[in-house]
Amino acid sequence: MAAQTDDSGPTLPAAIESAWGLRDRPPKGPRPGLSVPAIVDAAVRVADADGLAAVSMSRVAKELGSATMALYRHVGSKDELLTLMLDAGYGPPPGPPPPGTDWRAGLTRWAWAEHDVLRHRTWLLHVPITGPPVTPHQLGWLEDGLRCLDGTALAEGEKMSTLLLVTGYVRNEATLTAQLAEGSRAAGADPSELMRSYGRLVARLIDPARFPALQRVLAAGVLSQDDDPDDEFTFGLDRILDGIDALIRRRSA
Amino acid sequence: MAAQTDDSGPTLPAAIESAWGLRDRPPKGPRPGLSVPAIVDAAVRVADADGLAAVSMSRVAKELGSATMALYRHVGSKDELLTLMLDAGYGPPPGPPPPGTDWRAGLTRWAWAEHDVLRHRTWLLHVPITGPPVTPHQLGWLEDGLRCLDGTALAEGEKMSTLLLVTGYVRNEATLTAQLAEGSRAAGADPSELMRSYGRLVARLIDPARFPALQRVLAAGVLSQDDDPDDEFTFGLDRILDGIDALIRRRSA
DNA sequence: GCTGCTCTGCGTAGACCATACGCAGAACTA
DNA sequence: TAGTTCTGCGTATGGTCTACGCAGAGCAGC
Repeated sequence: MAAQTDDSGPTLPAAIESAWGLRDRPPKGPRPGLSVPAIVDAAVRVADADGLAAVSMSRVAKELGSATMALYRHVGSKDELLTLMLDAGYGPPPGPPPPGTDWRAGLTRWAWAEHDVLRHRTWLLHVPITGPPVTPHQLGWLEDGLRCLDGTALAEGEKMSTLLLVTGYVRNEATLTAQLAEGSRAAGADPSELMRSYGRLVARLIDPARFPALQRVLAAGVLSQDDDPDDEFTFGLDRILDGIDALIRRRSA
Repeated sequence: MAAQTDDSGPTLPAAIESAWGLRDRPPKGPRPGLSVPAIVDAAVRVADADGLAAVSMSRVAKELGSATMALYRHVGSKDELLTLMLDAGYGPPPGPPPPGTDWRAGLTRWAWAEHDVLRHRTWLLHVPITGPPVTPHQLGWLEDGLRCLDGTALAEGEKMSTLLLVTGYVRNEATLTAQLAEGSRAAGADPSELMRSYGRLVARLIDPARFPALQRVLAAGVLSQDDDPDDEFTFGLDRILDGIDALIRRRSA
């Protein structure tokens, strides 16, 4: 029992250890024609072009001009490849906040940086997360977020919870926006038109007696007017930061 | 262009229309041995027992004692079945807030109700969302959430954004908790032990010079002490509701 | 009661997918 | 030059969803 949890922590897959620069190539044997970074790059290229669903081992191998099974020499499983794709897809963190930035401006910048990455690479949202972050870039993002909260009165655990809250919000908002965009691409209409027709559909389905509040929202034209998705993002982010601000003030007092 | 978006809105899959009670069974032909609710129930049973990954068309058919392809008479695709499973899995909404409840208590109850559902049926988190909610229970949850905000000074659109914010938070928090639980089940250790060994792993990987803030968090023992997951949930929820409270006060003033 | 239409159930088969296993040969060490 | 070790890859297995088409059940009209 608990066999894998000695003082070195849980065993890390070989490909991820190599991402940290540990791992010495044995001097024997033929030169590898493939490498972990090359495989991950190819997989990212496929995902950028045709989405995460198009990323199969054979497709990635084809992209590299090699055979399917050759990949398994460098990557333990498809899940492992996906973890590495997540790291590569996020890319390097946005950097620590410029000196003199207050925590709110810093976190806003941090959140927008993740927002921009996710808007550009929506497939990142579809990578199934299997555990806490262990790859270099992922932990780099965490570090840069924590630095924004340096000097606030929050406890260390509260800083962590705060970042979890913000990044969760960003991911969630990006997911909703991406779904809308994907749906509109599938239907061949632009997003605001799709939203309007969704409003009409709901209005047709619901019984006003059982759904009065929803009815009122529809009547107010909430789904009919097009609003800038960036405004929606800003709304939620400001609410969350207001909530954190309240906590910081309380802790400072 | 925009062919599917006439005044009836986008075309709704047949199985979902039947969930709204529209759809008259044609009087001809043999009695169907299967029905949409029976199929969805069987699929939910499989997911409850063995997780969403175990839900294949053949497995659901086996559960019903019928052939795989028989299901496709009632359900257009697996995605459609998943949408119906989502609706059935959430179940009926928690009901409108009791009279005299203020908005904050109401939303707290609403959020905890979703939290409880997701803790009980973690597979709901793995159902890929393909668009805005169109099923009866889903819209029922939305309705009950909106009623909590009746009487506040928020605009209708702000109410909607608020609910999106809260439900997104609940889903995100549930996802993280479920991942931790799943990982600990796989490793054979309890969650807090897994968290501790994760902390040791990160401490081993990072260079303190490049990750000072992260180092400090680890040194403070953030990942070493076990904290009640419910407390973590409450922390984030309270921050969000504080932020909404600030907005409501501003609107009321 | 008989004919014919329509709808149900299901069998077959195709196109994918991840990956376990084992062999041929390349490149380095001694 | 001999031995070792690692790379690349071919084959094969068992799983997935679902397109297509056939047999037969039940009801409408005559």
